[in-house]
Amino acid sequence: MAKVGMKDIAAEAGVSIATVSHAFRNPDRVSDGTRRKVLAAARRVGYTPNRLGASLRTARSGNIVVIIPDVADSHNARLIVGIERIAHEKGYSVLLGNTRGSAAREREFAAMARSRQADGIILMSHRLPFDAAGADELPPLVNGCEFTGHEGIPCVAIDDRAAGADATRHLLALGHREIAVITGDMASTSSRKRLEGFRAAVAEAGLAVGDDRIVFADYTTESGAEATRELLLHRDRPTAIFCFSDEIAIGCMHALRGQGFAVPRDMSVIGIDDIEFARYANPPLTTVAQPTEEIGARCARILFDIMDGERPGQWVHILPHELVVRESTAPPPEP
Amino acid sequence: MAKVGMKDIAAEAGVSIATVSHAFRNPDRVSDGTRRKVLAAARRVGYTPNRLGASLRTARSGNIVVIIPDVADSHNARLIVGIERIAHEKGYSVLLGNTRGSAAREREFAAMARSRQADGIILMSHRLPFDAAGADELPPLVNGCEFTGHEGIPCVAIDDRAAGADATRHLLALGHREIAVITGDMASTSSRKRLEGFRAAVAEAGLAVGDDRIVFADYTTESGAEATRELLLHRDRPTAIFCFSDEIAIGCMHALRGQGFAVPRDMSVIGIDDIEFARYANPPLTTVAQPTEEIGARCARILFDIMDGERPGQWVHILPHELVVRESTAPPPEP
DNA sequence: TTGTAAGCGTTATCAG
DNA sequence: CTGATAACGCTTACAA
Repeated sequence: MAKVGMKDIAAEAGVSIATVSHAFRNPDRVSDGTRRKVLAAARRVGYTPNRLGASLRTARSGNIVVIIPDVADSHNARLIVGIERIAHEKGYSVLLGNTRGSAAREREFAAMARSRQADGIILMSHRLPFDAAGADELPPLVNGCEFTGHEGIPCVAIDDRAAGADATRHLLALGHREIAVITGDMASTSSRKRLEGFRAAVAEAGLAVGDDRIVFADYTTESGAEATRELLLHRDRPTAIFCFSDEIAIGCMHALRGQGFAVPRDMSVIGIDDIEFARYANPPLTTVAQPTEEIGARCARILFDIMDGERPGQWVHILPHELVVRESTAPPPEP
Repeated sequence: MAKVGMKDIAAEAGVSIATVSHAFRNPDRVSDGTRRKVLAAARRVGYTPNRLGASLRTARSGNIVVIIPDVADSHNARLIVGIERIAHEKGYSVLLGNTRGSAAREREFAAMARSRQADGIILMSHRLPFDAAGADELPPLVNGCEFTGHEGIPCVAIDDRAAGADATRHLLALGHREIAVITGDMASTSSRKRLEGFRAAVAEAGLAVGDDRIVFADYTTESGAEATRELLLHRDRPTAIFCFSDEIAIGCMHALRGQGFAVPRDMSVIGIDDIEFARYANPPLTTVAQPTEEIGARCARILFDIMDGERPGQWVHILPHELVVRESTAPPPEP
């Protein structure tokens, strides 16, 4: 029982190979009897369609590729779950493009569209992985979370600027005046927007931030811990730390404990994302929640719309974020 | 610049299409000059090979599919990272088969091998997703973490029984006599083996465990929290809880705090996996570390060996686990 | 309603 | 060293 193809079932059923194909794809273009005959024969010979053949012919692979820095990151993983759910509904499979932040890998995975291994791309990066940015010659593409800022490429994300401002205002309302921030890579659009929001909120409160209050991490827990230790070296310490992701925040709280600071008594910490572990942290982490899985799902839906030939009505899709106050933030300690 | 194929570059270079193909795949079977000419022409016309065509012809898709319950689970995500790394090295792409534990989805994804969308399968499940288990007619397949227990299917995992025993002995050595366990689904082979190890270690210490000391979860954090609350309902409480995953353990510690228990003063907690957040937990979680990423990588290597026609030398590959003592375990409280 | 036949883009065999 | 040419398995006008 090596390879069974449509020809085998055609022979078995005593019909032409075209009829077999029709019986599967256009069931109503074939007589009821023949269809049953074909289906039965197919079962008898143990047929499984070879999708490569179909794909070659129809020029549709049935795959989409998601280009993302790190599947092991909680937020990213959740985006993927959202994407996968919709893709599965639509009968598509998802190819994993784990880039570890490498631009080269981003291009490599993006090339899968050109080479017909994928019909569309969901891009979780701030840069476009194409040499020629001829926007009209791009494959179906949607940009998630990280604006590339290219007109003509749909993007779905939260309003990062507002999210940054909201988190900051929460701290401000609590009475904090010395707020530090641990950002992600500044190449990241969302990091920059969050920082804008932070600055705006601080300015709005009539305060000033020294740039030594802003320290960099790369969205990982470990880097968050390191950045925190760096922050604590300064002579005048902040009373609150705004971390640009929950992973950073969890690393931050860990480092704080290591240096003998109690959260939130000695120092408040707030994150962004609302990953699952945020609520299980000790203390439970105050954060700005993103509808992560929904962002992924939305990306996928838009992508499929584009692949179906629809012209998207809008380029940027903003999903709602929400401040979730838990127990890692409190008023600053008495001086 | 619609579709450029080898025929276009053949025309441009003034050679036959066969020569073009050779220039790419068997560079030494073509004169140095022609090869350069072809390569130049290819660049000029903007050629990208269509892998569907090649795949159809060679009957190799260049993809492997990984069938896994939930990408958002930290341990699973890390397995995938390991797999992806090796696959990428080998020039393969990975298709994501997120099953949410559904046997139907497992079969669905496994079918991608039959339909030629994937050349091999990495299966993170305890059951075989095939109707006919004709072991000789199976596609290249390796089983990770969860023994299906089928002879002839390579499996890589830690020694779950020993891991379970080691964790238990750690608790025992600390002086605990009342140990509860929160297992994963008992359909899972690894859960069963860990439980075996637990029972063996307890028996070895001359103790007995009532079955009301064993409670079930599904490897998620939330279920770990629930299971813990259930456990605390009993009149005689344990002094230590052995959780069969770190996610469970983190949920457990959360629930414990919620009920006013301090870890490890009032109750010790130990997990399995050593996910990243284990060390960032408060208190840092004592756990039995799995070489998770390496397990994934090993699965992939074995799979590629099989796909290369090698007959695996052994069916079960045990990777070393290691007890990592952090701060969530301590001697039981004085009575 | 069913069959014939022409590809889809690539690889591989076999002559020149 | 190079070039016809026949597959690979399927879809799809078009014809019968």
